[in-house]
Amino acid sequence: MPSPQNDTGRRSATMRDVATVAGVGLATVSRVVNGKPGVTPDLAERVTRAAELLGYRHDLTASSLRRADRRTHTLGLVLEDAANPFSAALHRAVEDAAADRGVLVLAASTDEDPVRERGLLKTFTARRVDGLIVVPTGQTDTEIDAACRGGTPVVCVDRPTTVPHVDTVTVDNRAGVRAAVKALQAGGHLRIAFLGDLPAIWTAEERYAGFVEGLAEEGCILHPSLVRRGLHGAEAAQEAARELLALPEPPTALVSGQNLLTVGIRRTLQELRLQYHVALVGFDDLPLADLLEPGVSVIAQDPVAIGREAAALLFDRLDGERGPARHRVLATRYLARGSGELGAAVDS
Amino acid sequence: MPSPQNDTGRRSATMRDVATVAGVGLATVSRVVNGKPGVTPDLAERVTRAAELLGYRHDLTASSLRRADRRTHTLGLVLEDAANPFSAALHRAVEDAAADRGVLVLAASTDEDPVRERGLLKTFTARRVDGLIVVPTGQTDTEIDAACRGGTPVVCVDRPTTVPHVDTVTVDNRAGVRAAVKALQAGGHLRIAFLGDLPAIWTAEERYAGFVEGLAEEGCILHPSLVRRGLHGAEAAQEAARELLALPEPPTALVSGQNLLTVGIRRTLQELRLQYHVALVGFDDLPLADLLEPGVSVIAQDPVAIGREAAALLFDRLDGERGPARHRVLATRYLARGSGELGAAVDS
DNA sequence: TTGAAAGCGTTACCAC
DNA sequence: GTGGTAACGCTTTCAA
Repeated sequence: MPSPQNDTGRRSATMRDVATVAGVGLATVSRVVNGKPGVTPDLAERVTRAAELLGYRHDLTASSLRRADRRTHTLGLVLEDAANPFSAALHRAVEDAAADRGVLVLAASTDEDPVRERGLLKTFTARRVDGLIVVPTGQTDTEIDAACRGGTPVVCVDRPTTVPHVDTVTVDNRAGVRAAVKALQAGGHLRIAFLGDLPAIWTAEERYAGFVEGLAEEGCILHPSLVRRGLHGAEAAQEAARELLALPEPPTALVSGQNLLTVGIRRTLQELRLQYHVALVGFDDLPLADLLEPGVSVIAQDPVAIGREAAALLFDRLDGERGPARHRVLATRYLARGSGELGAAVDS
Repeated sequence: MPSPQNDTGRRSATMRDVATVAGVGLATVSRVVNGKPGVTPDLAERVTRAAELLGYRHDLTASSLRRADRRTHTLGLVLEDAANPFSAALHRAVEDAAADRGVLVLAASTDEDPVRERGLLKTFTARRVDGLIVVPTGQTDTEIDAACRGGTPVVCVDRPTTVPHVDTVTVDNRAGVRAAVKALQAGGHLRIAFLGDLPAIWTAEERYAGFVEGLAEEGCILHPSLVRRGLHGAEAAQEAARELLALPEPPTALVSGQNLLTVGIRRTLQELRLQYHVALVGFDDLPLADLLEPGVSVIAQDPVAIGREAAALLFDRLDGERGPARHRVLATRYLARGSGELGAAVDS
């Protein structure tokens, strides 16, 4: 007696089975299943009925293997961390753009590990995704190049790549931080600290560069003791902020180079009840940032726009665009919510 | 002159090509590519070299078509909204569990639309995903059933399903809300309002049921005018909260049935400067909720544990488990952060 | 309009 | 060990 259901062992019906039962040719079944015109309603009906009877399920993997365009209607999305709100928003934007074209999204996280990224790029291309949208760690150029040469178009997002002919969508990180630093200086701040992510991450470097530029343009001093780079995750930032604020001459303003770092820094500020006394500006927006008191001022990016643009560039390539690489640079927007507008405390 | 690269038109090398160049049989190439033992080092070397020379890329779609187990090493994840932090955390947990087994995740969002969900389930099974993890809208039981019968194991998450033989991972929503309501009553609250999501969503119903039960167990009155259901999204909740607080006899405590609703409600409270005067408890945690002042007390779920458990159940099925459906019910945890601990204001 | 047959790139089987 | 060959489920071509 066979098991009642969920019987993985039982081979499900194929087109040939349907053809046999319906008493028609295999090609006719294919035509009906794909909704192609030019099949007599009578036959179509018989095919549909037979398919239903047998519980036929179309096999898209076999289909795309044989199809002329070889499209899998699948797209690979390589993120830093799918759980990060920035990544999640980006993912959703890409998914929506893809859904409009009947394309599904394979998403995966690298956690900034080049080894993991290389593996992902390799399996994605082996699965014959139609295209790739990648937030590159920066150490995988040869793999990205290989994908391109193999015929899988790639769009890099959030960070550029040295691989030629690859479209990119980035944000003007420098300009964003520069403007924020100037605003802080206008508020009277002389001792501004910077807390940044791992220097291996391109955006972390750019944001730091923006910080340095911003200070320089106003002829201000860069205090090396007020710079903490190489911080990854909220806890690291929390600790670093504690150290900075315990200095004999602590900073009066803090600039954070990443959303998780901002969270950690703010946590320290509230621990020390300094959230109204030390200014804070973070890069990248956070949900609920506007409801904190004072609100967290941020240099906001638009992950939805980034994702939408990346998908547009990719689909454009899939539609045959052969031109040189296009590099979209999106602007940031400063959201003044209070924490960045705190003046330099004069009281010791 | 052919275009320099990214030439999608140029057919990439196949195993047969590699075999020809290496001067070996097709089967040997397959063995080398799959790392099977029993190939002379010399031949293996020749194959590897030829593959490199031709820029050969293994085609996993063709591979899984021919393979005995027919596995695609792909798993479908149907979420409500990939951008929601709960979904994002769940997604990441599933991704990690899948990655341990060399499985990739196809993720998509339904936005609570049964039509969209049906479409997704259909394409996912057509793509022959090895299994499905679904947050069901609740109107797609026949489609889920079809997937199971077709041999694609399904695990429902966050919400149950009426389909037999489907494993589920849910949370004890009722108990969570019940306990929160009791705590509010212990704090002296007599007028407690409930704001809930669309009644079509199972969790929304359960949480409301928990609210009703909690009130009843203490012999308290359920004020119909203090119940607002069918709210979807932060804006709707924000508006509903405004209305509730404008009542002649406003509530002294608010219970929110969903994370986005909690955000909207809290926004209204801060608009009206009532965040210290009207208690608030939300279902599901929010990033930064602990940094608001007062902190937002929540009935927290553990999306990572839910995702991990769902993946475990699914892979168990893929490993051949044939037993009856298993229904895991995870507990919630109340996180007291302040907003739920505000006493009932005595001043009018 | 319909169907037979070839073939997509791979793995499995069986002789050598 | 190795290689020829059939077959996975489907689309496409071509002749009827």
